[in-house]
Amino acid sequence: MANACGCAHDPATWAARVELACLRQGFHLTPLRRRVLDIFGDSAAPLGAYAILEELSRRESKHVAPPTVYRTLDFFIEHGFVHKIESLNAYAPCEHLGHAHHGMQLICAACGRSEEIEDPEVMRAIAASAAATGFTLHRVVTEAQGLCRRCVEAHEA
Amino acid sequence: MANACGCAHDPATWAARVELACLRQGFHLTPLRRRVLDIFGDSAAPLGAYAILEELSRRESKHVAPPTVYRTLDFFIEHGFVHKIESLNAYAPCEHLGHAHHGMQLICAACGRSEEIEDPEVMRAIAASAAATGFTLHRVVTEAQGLCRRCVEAHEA
DNA sequence: ACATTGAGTGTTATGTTATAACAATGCACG
DNA sequence: CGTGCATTGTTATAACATAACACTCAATGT
Repeated sequence: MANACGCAHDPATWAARVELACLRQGFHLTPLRRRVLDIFGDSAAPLGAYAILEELSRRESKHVAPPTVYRTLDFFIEHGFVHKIESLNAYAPCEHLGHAHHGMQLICAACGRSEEIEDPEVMRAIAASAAATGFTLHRVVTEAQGLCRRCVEAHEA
Repeated sequence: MANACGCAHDPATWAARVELACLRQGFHLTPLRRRVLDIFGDSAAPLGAYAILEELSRRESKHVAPPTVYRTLDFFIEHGFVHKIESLNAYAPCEHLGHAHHGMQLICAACGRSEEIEDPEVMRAIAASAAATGFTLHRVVTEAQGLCRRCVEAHEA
């Protein structure tokens, strides 16, 4: 499977690719982090921190506290493996591993899934706008709510 | 004062302009809502719901509970007078009253202020990207963190 | 005038998301 | 073989948001 920017996006192999990236870059993928990785890998939609917490507790049959989850999320976010979706207070696997990029999240109101697309045009337009007012960009968040193709088609059918 | 899109943006008159818009459109600008309006008018930066709550409690010398604030915010947001800034969990006056627009928030990490700019190019690029993947847009959130011109210049000086 | 209605607000309680602060573990390296 | 540092555990609490229900009051129709 390939998307518009030519990079493979396959949820089934996402976790493995993150693992590989950690190996190559010397990041410490501990057992805890690997379990969280698997939880993301198993989920179709973005996950809230407390959903991860519950799933983690369930899989380990022992209580896990919030800071454990948030620290793990910090790790993944810091290295670009996971994005926070601000408008959902949820977290989603980065679908463009390896690009150090600006992705836009398309969040389907029907199925709850989010899709990350990268579009240099969008980034360019945003950068131009910011530059025009003298604003120096550090981080850009672009999120859209709507309906994904599948849900639109299902609805029409 | 005018910005790129030619519409006046003047914090000092913002509250008055909202009041006028309410009058003309038949929205009920109650005393509570007017007080919240004034609080926004007096603030340079986006406000958290609980900051509004405290300020409201202070000005009225009586306790105000969260639902009161959130309901008031709902009113303003619904009518496009205030925007929620998702990445801050905060609320800011709409700087483009009257446009039924897509605004992008530029949030300064130094001074905390946010500036709302409208750029058809950004919206066009986002719409094109979404359309290319078959995604139907309902709502778009674009927020950027960085440094505003003033803070950059102050830092350089 | 009076009942009805509905918007707005008050009040209490609780749900949800996130972090601070410090203790314990365990591995890596000199 | 102990010292340091990253990681994880634990407890407590902060910060953000909503559910559910009660009360007030102005507008409306008869």
